[in-house]
Amino acid sequence: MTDDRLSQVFSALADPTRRDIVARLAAGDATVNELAEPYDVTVQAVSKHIRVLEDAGLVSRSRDAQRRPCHLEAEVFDLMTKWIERYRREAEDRFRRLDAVLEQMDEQPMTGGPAKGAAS
Amino acid sequence: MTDDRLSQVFSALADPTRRDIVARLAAGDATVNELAEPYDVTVQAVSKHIRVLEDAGLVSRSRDAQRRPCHLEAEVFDLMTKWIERYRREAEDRFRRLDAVLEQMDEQPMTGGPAKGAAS
DNA sequence: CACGTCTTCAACCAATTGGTTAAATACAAA
DNA sequence: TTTGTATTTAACCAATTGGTTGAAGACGTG
Repeated sequence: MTDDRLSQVFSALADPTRRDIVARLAAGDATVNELAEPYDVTVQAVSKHIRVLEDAGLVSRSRDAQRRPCHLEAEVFDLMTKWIERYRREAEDRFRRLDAVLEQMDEQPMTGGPAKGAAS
Repeated sequence: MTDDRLSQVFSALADPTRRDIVARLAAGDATVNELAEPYDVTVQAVSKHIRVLEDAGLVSRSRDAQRRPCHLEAEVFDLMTKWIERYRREAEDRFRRLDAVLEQMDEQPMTGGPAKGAAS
């Protein structure tokens, strides 16, 4: 199921600190300590946040001595945008159709068609 | 802060049931009972889910006798796509720049430039 | 009014989450 | 080998979450 992956990604980005980390990684790779510096939480807490981002596939890590540089994996973003765009388009199309129906009704109002349950 | 709104939206969509509800509302408005029918949880649980979507600004509701039809508010999607696209673009641009640097290095390798801290 | 239907509110529960401190691990340098 | 730095693991805590059951509101109909 890609479904669970979507949940992970949305959930990961639901946290402001995590979104901020992603934003900063978009500007360049960084180590855990570097990432932790601006926040007033412990480095362990940030380590956990990074773990969540990693599990969601948003971040990957390499090794440089005792450091673990974090790298943003932007491909996962596509998963979200695809989901979002699909339903936005669907909703917009429906809106357009409804608009057309209303226009139609304006020209030719209530000419004794089917009385109930016409729209699905 | 629009920041908190973003958290709400991402958090709301982090749940598969809630995403499914959004997907179905994209196809047309529906009441709480109609929405609850396919799931094997109580209608109260679904009512709570809808509340979360409503608080996030993803769903609005009208009144039709004792029914409360739910309507998808697709505009909020823009908030997410804007955030996502911004950082994806940023990451891609950075990648492109890095690529250019590597190409440059391939043509003119190590001509004794600055030794340390050149890249920011 | 009494009744049935649709929906929410209240109280509760188990699991998850975001944070903490303290201890362990991984590695470079002295 | 000891020391220092970067990071993770473990155990814990309070708050939140997704679910439950049971009762209450809101509203048309008999």
